[in-house]
Amino acid sequence: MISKKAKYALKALKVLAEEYGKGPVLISYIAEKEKIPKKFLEAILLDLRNNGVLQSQKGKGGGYMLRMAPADVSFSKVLRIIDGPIAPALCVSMFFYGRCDDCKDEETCSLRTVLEKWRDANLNVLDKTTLMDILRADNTSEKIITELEA
Amino acid sequence: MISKKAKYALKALKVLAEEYGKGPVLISYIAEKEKIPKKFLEAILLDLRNNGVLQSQKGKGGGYMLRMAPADVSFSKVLRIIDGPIAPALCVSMFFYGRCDDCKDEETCSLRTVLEKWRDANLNVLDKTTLMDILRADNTSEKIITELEA
DNA sequence: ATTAAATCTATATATTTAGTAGATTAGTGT
DNA sequence: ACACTAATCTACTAAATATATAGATTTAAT
Repeated sequence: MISKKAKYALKALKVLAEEYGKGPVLISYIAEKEKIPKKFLEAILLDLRNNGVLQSQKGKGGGYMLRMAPADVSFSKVLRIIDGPIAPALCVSMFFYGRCDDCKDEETCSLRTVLEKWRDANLNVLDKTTLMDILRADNTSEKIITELEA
Repeated sequence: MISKKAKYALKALKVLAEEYGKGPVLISYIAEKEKIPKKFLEAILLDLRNNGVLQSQKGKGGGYMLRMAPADVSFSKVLRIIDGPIAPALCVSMFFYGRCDDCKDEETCSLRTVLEKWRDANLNVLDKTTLMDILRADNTSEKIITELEA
């Protein structure tokens, strides 16, 4: 299961994607729009900034902005920053590789093959999905379009 | 990431799959073979028994046995018992469905579509993988075969 | 100078994870 | 019937993680 923090992060990024190219966006604006506790959101955005996804501006007229186009922010990138490894175990992680302390021998581990398959299935979805996709997938706008067509 | 408990469970089940049809297996035997803390393993096996995967016999000559063929014990079944939902969020879970308290409106949630895709990618691997697969995938026997062929 | 905004530091609480200890119950073989 | 063995149950504990909150500080614009 994805953490609440990660969901908050993705929702916040969606808002920033909507405002992409329109200048800095206030934390308070995002917090209110997505019902995220403001102080918690601060920490999340800071984390995303320190990892190169966002840029920030202090002082009056400041706020947060995407540092790259929505189509370049993949879910895997975001989830790695917020929740850590995407792989189901460290021993098959590409970005957080480490030995599993509960495994006597990595070469003979019976689970590795399955864990790798599982990891790849995840990556196949999460690498390809970007903020662009949740913009398009936003049901609110779909609904509006449907209503217009009706 | 999968919990240590879940890894223990899968490894223990692998042992039980190896001994399938040969009568009860001792907790101590499994614990030692897979280097799992015995008391912790007890709880895990009990949990699997209470959920219909294992059957147990008390007293002398007792132990644990698979209640079904290795090919019928899927990873998804095991992981649901030990770690809970496989889906990345409750709102897209098939076995543990629940509203996400951080979501104002399920219909307009921008993440749902992606979460569903992600869930399906997971299930596609985990439903199809069974204990039978980790028996075959066990590198120890592969190594032996390779050595024999060399 | 005043104001508005992000940033930093510290703290708090609840939940989950991983594990231990000891008593109890139920079967087996003698 | 009895001793033994193995699962089962109950109750803890420690450490890590998740989910926040409070308040002071820094930075920039007007």
